[in-house]
Amino acid sequence: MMVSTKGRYALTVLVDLARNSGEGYVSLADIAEREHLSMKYLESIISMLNKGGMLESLRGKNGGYRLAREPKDYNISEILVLTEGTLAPVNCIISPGVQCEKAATCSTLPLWAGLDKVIENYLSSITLEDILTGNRRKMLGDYCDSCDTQQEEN
Amino acid sequence: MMVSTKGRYALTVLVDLARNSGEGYVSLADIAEREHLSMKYLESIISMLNKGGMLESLRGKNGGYRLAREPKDYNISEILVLTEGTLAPVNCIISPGVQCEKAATCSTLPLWAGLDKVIENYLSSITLEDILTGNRRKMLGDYCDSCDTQQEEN
DNA sequence: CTTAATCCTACCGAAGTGGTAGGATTTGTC
DNA sequence: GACAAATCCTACCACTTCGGTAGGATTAAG
Repeated sequence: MMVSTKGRYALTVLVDLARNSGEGYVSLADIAEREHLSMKYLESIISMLNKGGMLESLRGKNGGYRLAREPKDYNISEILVLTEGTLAPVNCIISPGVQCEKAATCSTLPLWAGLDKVIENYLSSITLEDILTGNRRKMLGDYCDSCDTQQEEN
Repeated sequence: MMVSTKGRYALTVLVDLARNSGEGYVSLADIAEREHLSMKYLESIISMLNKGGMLESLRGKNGGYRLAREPKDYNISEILVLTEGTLAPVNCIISPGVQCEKAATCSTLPLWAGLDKVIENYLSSITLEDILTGNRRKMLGDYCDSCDTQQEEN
């Protein structure tokens, strides 16, 4: 059930771009240095974001990347889907009834469908802007109180 | 973000045991045949459930397995944790602050914590009994209507 | 003592993860 | 036009996990 580094780094890249864009294009080398990540590996990840239409790029000197939209117009679900492939916890969810002929009688399918829905609902409700502004109440829900105290523990 | 076959088969085994127990112990061979799964592979999975205290087993002839508790006293979260290891979508959630020294300033951590919470809340709210009885309203929430029609599509 | 069952350890091919390497291409600047 | 700095593209690779298989030791009922 882990989100791979592809998805996590993709999000990191977008957050970095949102914070450090402003004027022109931001180079991959700058992002990699700021985030302490391998530039070569980030290259393959940012390529997915670019092909998915989430970025605008400029080649050549002074080139780089920038966000194609405003931070509030990216939701986390689409970012992770682009890099992870799918967020469905089991294959049979992706297109129900197609892959598994036992779908009609499968007693566990509603559970996986419900889990998928819960994950999708949550991730599509959070935007890149929520992350930038640290909207803990939205991300952590009613449990925000216990999370505020966490910072003091260490 | 996929649940592996370990977790899925574990759930299948528990559902099968709940449905086909009644009197004594149920042999692994019977479960494997009913569920059309490899007995040898199921062996390693059921071993985890057994060591985790979810089953009672009897060796020797007429031996097998049976549930250690009532179906309503198993929640799906604990079943998956036992077989999958953890349900956390990223490592830094498992024991916050310990693994990643950047936790205090990590802007994406609240997102992963929120996702973890949403998954955990959902899966721990569903019991084995809900699956047995096909409690679609609980598993699928308010979307149950659209899911009822799904059966007619194919 | 045979048979049917769990238990235990080891192995194994295939796929996915997390990168690295090297070069081709494009673009701004001198 | 040359050079430098950047994206783009393809291939490779070590490691781990996934999804099993194989073979035998142990236990218990008849």
